[in-house]
Amino acid sequence: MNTQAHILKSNGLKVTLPRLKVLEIFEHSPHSHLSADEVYRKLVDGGSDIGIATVYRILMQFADAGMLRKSSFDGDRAVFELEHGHHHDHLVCVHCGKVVEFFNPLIEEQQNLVAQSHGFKLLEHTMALYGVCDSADCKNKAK
Amino acid sequence: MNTQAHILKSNGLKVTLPRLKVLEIFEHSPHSHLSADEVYRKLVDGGSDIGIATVYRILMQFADAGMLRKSSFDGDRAVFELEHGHHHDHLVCVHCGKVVEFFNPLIEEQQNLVAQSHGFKLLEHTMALYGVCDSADCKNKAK
DNA sequence: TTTGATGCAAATGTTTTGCATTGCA
DNA sequence: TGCAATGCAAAACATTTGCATCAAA
Repeated sequence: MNTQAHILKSNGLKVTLPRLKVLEIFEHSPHSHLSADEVYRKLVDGGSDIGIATVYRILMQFADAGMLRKSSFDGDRAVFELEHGHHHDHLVCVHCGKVVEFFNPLIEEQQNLVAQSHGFKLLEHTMALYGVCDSADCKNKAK
Repeated sequence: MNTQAHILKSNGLKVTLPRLKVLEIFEHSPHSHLSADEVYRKLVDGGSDIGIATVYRILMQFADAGMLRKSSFDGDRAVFELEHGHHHDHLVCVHCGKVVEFFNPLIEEQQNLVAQSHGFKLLEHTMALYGVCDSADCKNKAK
């Protein structure tokens, strides 16, 4: 059995063609953050006979299983990325959409302290920084 | 002229009944964070003959004018709150929906450093912490 | 009076669901 | 074979838009 089939099984999911295809899309995509529609288009373009509903169902199952992480930047459509184990937050360029992942232990520590000081038990958080990246194109548009 | 009419004018908005009513809702609501639908229902319940489209239009105008702040917690419907001048982020109870505002200068500072270190010019950010608040009810449900 | 604001209904975009059919184990 | 997974279409949901009417300056 190949690796991808193994990944599905070890996450308690039956091995089916659509699930393998979706997994493949994420493993081969040059952009790590994909919306449901982008995944769907890539599959259709690749010749798959798949429905958008199935894409949504699979993305949710993968997210529930911990294989994908779902984020919704600022009320936009949701995007999914492979969960590679290390927690991180996002830095997004408002012009070109480029996404950089980062992890800052000082912020994480402060978040816990903030929650504690208000009597909360912290479960999770979302944090996205929006700015202008250092590409010439984006710096120009910013003016 | 009353205060609310004055607020509208000073923000460059014509004084109309629907706008006064929406402003009133926010100033009198025990919960500071309201969705468009919640505002709409309060208005209809209060006897106003208003359309949901108008509510959305007014909320957006108020947000553009800096009178309201719009947040979308984790892909949910957007919520609005009165902008009282001080920047803050949110701590949300996943059980009862209680929202606490906080400001942490250390986090703000680190966010700027993170953006800088990746060549970004930081414009804004969203951050929400999700946890369980210290009410007996919520602590029970959490188990 | 004149332009902008409103209410209604219809359109939009994203995501979910019902149900008959298909395909893994 | 049996039950879960799928495709399709329709529904659901939040939000936006077109347009005729209404109201504030």
